Amino acid sequence: MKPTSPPPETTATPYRLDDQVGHLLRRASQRHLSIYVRAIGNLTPMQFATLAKLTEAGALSQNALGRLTAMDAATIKGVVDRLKKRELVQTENDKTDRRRTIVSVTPKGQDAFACLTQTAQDISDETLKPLTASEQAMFLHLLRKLT
Amino acid sequence: MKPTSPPPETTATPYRLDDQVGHLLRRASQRHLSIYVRAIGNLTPMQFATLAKLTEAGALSQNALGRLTAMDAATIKGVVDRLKKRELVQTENDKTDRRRTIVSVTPKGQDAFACLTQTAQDISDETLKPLTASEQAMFLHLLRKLT
DNA sequence: GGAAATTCATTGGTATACAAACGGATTTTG
DNA sequence: CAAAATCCGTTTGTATACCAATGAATTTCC
Repeated sequence: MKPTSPPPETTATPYRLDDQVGHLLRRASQRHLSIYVRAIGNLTPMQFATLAKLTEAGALSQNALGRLTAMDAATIKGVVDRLKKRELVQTENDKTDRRRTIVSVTPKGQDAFACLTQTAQDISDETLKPLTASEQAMFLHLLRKLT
Repeated sequence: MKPTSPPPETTATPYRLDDQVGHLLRRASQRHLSIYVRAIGNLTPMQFATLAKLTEAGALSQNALGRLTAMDAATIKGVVDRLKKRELVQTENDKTDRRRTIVSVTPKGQDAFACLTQTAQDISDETLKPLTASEQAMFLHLLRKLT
């Protein structure tokens, strides 16, 4: 019985960037983004997401809109500003709470969103295409658990 | 037999932002990033990834480094500049190809990376913690297929 | 061998992202 | 009710991200 030297680590797995969740998530996002831009290009993903959420939930305060689209206050401001400049959304003052700015979709914005809904679906499908149908379901299920 | 009106779509699934792969990928990345920043904070994720890749692959031209870390030429330049300012990496001219700048890790950068390797592992583990062991394996497998 | 195509690093421009700090408004609480 | 805590939108500053264009260098190809 040797009292010295504990058993060496059988596999001192080196840190490999390509094996890290964070890196893989980033790569997958990049690929999705590239599919998106090829298909739409005219409206950024976050601008589209903003139109989608406003269409889905109706008029919202700017900060609430940011929370529902997962953008912080500074970021959603920029997105809303650019959408406003293109007249796809409009803002008004909240009568009951003078801190708030209410954001809503303009008719022009409604048209733009309606025209792109199918394309957006296709983008999601294309993104998941490397997986089989059951793998897609599994992947989305697991991804939700990570949120 | 009615010759008119084809059967209506059984479920005209509305577009819901929270169901889209792109949005879920983004949220998962955000969560990972937040875990990362809480644990490290001192070095940005891309700066760390750059040190990791240089440690793994040895000295590389700046563009090659960008490719291996999935950053475009403009982005990797900024990261390398900031790492250089902190003396964690150094650059030299390639003797055989005068277009290239060779980037390598300094001893100080090696120390910094070595100190953080275990923490980085913990970050990956923490990110995947909502999943069981077999779910984690499945998730990483599927994520790789999407790359 | 030399023109054409490609590669390298840089620059400029736009669009997220997020932290921190700010003044104003509202809500909570003692 | 009044002070404290919170929330709202904004601004500033730093760090990705990516496109397009550039000039210098190298490779490809005829």
